[in-house]
Amino acid sequence: MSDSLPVFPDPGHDHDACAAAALARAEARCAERGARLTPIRRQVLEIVWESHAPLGAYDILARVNAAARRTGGAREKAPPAVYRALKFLLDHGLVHRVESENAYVGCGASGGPHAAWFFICERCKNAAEIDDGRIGGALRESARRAGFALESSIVELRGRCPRCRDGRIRA
Amino acid sequence: MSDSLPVFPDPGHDHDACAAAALARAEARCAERGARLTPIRRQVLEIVWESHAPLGAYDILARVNAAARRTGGAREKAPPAVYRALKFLLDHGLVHRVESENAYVGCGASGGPHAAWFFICERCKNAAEIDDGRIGGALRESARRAGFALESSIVELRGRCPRCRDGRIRA
DNA sequence: TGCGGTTCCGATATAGTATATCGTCGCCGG
DNA sequence: CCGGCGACGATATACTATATCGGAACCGCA
Repeated sequence: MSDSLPVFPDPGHDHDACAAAALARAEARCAERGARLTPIRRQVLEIVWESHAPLGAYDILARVNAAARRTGGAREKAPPAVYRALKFLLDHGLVHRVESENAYVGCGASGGPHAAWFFICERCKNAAEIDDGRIGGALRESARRAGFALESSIVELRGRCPRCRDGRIRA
Repeated sequence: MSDSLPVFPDPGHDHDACAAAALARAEARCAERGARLTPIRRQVLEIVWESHAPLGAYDILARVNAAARRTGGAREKAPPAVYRALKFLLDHGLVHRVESENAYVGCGASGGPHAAWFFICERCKNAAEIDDGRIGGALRESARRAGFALESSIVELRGRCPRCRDGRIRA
């Protein structure tokens, strides 16, 4: 609830560093928890962090297999390998699922478990986590008034990010 | 933005009347718009209104075909028939899609187009539309602060409805 | 009446997303 | 050594959704 800004990554940001930091956070969290960041799990996490746009499971699979073909003859992985890795990463809060796209994106937060709320740009496809206490407050208050025991919340706000909102030129 | 209560239907409510009212609203809206509520569209809408729990497209399809078998020999419908009907109903605001379940639920509102925000009970599976202006305010304000041009919003709050929250017995 | 456009629908094929199941391997504690 | 467990390979299948083409019904109009 720090209401931090900005939410969208700068287009010129050092994304390698951004991804490296995410991997380091993941290593740290797994170490804390005694969870094993195995090669396939780590590879899936790296692929998800190749950009800030959510990626589908089969896109991830294709990249895993493309990499395998490049580096030598390892047999192709099957879908369950990727889904198992994603489940692990989701369970440990290292990636989020974007429901409206059936896709997955790296979690940018270093803290513990938290709600996954996103802005999603329809043009550049990037997703940015929303860190705004007022949304949580409004949701909790609405649930309270309805007598609803809130367990988890999905918020996906679609539109145009600051860079894409001007110049309505199609992507 | 009327912040109306209650949101969850009373378990003992007259659901036939509830569904009939929804059908009447649909007829009226289609008449206004010069849109045709054809037999398959109407049937899909009726099926969606059989309960307040979101229903998957293939469940709808199965019910369409079960009804066809009961009433005589009409050939089975194929998936596109249902998806086309759902698209029509979605376009006219007569049903909503629940992204987190890949499922569809009747729209309970009589007004014009509006955001589809839901409470979804994990136990009884019912979905209830949220009508709370503060959520919209918080979302718009958050977008404004982020410089994000908001076009549509998905809010799906999962948990236990008032009836299911006590007695944590599994369904 | 006949034409031309539009909408709707049937039918088939295929794309895209996700999980069930079972067997094996390797690690670690006893 | 061995038993349990977690992770993974491999295969099959389930579930969700769309592309495409052709034909039928309907409508407005010459």
